[in-house]
Amino acid sequence: MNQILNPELMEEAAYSLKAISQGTRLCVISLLAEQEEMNVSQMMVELNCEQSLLSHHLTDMRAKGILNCRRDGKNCYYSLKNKQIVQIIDCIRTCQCI
Amino acid sequence: MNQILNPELMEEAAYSLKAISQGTRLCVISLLAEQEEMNVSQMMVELNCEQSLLSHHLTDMRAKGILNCRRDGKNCYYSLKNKQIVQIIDCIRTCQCI
DNA sequence: TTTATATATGAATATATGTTCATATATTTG
DNA sequence: CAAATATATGAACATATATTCATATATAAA
Repeated sequence: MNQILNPELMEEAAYSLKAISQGTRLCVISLLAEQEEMNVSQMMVELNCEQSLLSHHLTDMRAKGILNCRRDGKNCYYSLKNKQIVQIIDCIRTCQCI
Repeated sequence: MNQILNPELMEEAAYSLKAISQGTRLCVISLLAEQEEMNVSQMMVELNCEQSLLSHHLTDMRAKGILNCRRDGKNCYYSLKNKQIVQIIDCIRTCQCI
């Protein structure tokens, strides 16, 4: 049977998609596509995003399996759990342009 | 300069992603990936979704540029504005499995 | 062992999204 | 034209998501 129409699979996909469907979150993914890992302070500067707000986004994306986190001293370094997630951004942009 | 980190582009991408980040909506996309176009009554059956709720989803996805609509008599036939959008589902599923 | 730095957390709030219900509109058929 | 069918719309409500602010925790440095 057609797996792609399985409602449970679609719910799971929706769960992951919701975790990245926000401007700042997509910027985080873009950053981490360019640079393997980055700590929160660096991201705050790059994204011009307030500490607490960024932290909430990162914590949630981590909880939902999008990001990994590694602590090194005072800093926390985030990275993409799966680099292929970047393709989604390209895909959406392609779809919008055609 | 790096286009992919452009915050405005990311906001646009987020706007489109939000329009599809929901179980029923992903099911609609899957259906229309298999079958070029389908009317609302057919979809109600396939997706086991209540008329008004499905209509709200379809109307919104259309307003946000995901779907096309064509009326033929009493029926409205919906189709994907851009078939490549289906790749997003595959991409998310791939990302989850690895 | 106090102070500074980096990050996380929780509560409060604002805003957006999903759902239901009642009703409207468009089209066809008798 | 009245009735039936297909679909859309709007208001009300429930729930989820995003944001802010104050504060907690972890680590390092003085």
